[in-house]
Amino acid sequence: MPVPRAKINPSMSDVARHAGVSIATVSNVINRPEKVAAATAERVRASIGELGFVRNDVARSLATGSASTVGMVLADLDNSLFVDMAHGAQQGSDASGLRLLLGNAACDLRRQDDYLDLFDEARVRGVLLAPMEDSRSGIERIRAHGRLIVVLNFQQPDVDCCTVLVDNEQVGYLAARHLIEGGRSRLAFLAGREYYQPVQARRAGVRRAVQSAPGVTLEEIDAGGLEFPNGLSVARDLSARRLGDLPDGVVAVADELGNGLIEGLRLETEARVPQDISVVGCEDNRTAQGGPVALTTVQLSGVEMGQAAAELLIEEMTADPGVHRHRTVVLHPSLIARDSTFGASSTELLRAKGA
Amino acid sequence: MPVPRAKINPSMSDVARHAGVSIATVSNVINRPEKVAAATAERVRASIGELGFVRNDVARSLATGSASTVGMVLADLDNSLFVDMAHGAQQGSDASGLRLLLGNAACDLRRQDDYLDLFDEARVRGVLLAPMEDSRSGIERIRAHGRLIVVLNFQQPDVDCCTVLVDNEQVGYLAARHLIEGGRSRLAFLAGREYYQPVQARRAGVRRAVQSAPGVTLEEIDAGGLEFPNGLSVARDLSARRLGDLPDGVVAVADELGNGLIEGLRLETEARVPQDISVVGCEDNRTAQGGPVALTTVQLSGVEMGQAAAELLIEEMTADPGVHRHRTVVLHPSLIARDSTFGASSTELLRAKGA
DNA sequence: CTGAAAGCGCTTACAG
DNA sequence: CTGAAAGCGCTTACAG
Repeated sequence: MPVPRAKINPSMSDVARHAGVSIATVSNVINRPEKVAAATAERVRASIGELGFVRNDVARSLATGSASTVGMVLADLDNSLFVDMAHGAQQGSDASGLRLLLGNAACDLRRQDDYLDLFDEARVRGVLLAPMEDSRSGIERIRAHGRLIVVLNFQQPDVDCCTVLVDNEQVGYLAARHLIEGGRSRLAFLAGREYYQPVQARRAGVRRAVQSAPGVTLEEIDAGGLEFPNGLSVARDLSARRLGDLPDGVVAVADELGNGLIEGLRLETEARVPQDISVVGCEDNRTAQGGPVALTTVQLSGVEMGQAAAELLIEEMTADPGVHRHRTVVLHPSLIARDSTFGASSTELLRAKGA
Repeated sequence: MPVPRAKINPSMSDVARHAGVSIATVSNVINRPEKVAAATAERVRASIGELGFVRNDVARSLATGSASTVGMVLADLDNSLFVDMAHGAQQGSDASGLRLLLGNAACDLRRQDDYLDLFDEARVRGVLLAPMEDSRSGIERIRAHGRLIVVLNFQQPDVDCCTVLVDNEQVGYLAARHLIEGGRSRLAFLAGREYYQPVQARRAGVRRAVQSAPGVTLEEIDAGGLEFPNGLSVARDLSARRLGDLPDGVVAVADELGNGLIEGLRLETEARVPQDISVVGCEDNRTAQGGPVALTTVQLSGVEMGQAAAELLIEEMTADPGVHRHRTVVLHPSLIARDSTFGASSTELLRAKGA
């Protein structure tokens, strides 16, 4: 009698038949081995191995009514801040045996909604959303279906759900304060994308710092965007001014913008960074360290955000029904001083030595 | 009579009851609307809207036997090359209505296997895998279950599946050739992580270029890794040499390594880049442009790889059973000249003007 | 054009 | 400790 050829995708009933037990027993071996006699379990496990059985998670999810998966929708994986959030969320999920699936919206709100719907339809255990702009309709839709959702790095007005935020007002404040304490008095705030919530908050923080410092002035410059080239072109505009008319301290609302400015100043002007102009970025992206000058910046820990979000989600998942109260975790930023503002950095020391 | 409160997750049978039809009709309205009378369809759609029905994709997958989802496992999202692959795969999937889910292995082979299993258990339509190291067991396990898989950027020995590769030997060759053609004769190859397949191939290409160029010498330096700090510390080592004993052209096997080297040379030596030492990177990562000097590099288009992989997968998905032949697509790299090798870059011009 | 019914592959009380 | 059976929410021939 020929040995039956192995099915490509053997099911539990194939295993059951092969081991001479019922499918309930196979299920028990997998999910509650303590309920099964050792010898039986052994036999079943052998069959599983022989047939190459892989539990069909789709059927399992349908039967149990929920998956062990959490879906994370990220606005822009090209920004390392979002990659960091994914790292954090993964760490936060691992502990609870949840599995993290990622969807990259790639700055496209329609695609973001698609992913939200995808995870909704997949009946994931919960959703983590790190949006860039208002996502109210998507969030409400998914919540209406009873899906759990935690929003990262965005304060969605009028929507009641758990949220992880960074105090972005404080980000701006710390950046400007750092410049002022270093003796800078003609500050500039470089920004773009006004509709982007963190930009507004950071601007408010910069203003507060300036207002509380007598004699310090603030110039607000629209860079037209948050990328490296935007910084470059601002430098080009500034190059028309005399040195004394340039700001002596700049807060760039994003690291890449700051890097572009520094590179542009080097190319187009005689102003030196940091001697003539100190520059602070925001976010502490991966690019903050590898740029033309190591960039002083205000750190937003994406990893911490991701972890906190996962924790909030798990909290909500495990809460007794009706007991859960949504809450908002606000993380505090911190300034990281590098070469682009003050201090005899190693760069300067070595240059001086060489001269 | 009180209106029944809306169920959180109404099912098709709820919709059917509400619309006064059978669930088969509801299903048809959703999947083959042309088979349903316009009036009936309208009524069903109204019920769907009223109840807030969302198709349960888990049940659908179980019933149809396969999902419309493809799972992509990335070795390291911190490396922008992998993010680019995700972009490409997304573009490639969109056209066919497939939905791309991402799993980040974060350089952890165990986690990579977990994601492979996760997608396997989820019965995704296909898997895209961009590994860093040998992943034979994972690939074979998933293939044994009949799951389709395409491997990116890694030539997995002895495993028969569709693959997208970049000609990494050519990457090394182009980089070295560029230096040689610019008149450099004391080349160095900077690498680390010898077990990493592309590193080996690029080394071979560099050697070939050098061997075919009389009078050109090659020094192979182990940087101990592929990151920025590794480049820095190589520069520190080199700083002990006299200028004339330094290489005059360096191929760094990865962009970040090249950036680190350039920064280190600036900090620790008097050698100028590119005047005294030309440096070429490999990969054209996002960091290649924002670094201390805009880096000449050899481009590997991650986006193209991702697209090609998605296309191969779709080809295999749609092939008649038994007809499909696995194939390997090899993409060709191209050199991108920036400031770190030769040529009067804008940087130099402007500096000269300022002097 | 519409509906009754079987089936996808699991899980889970419930008996025994 | 083990098994028969119902059920999760869809899809899909097959009748009508």
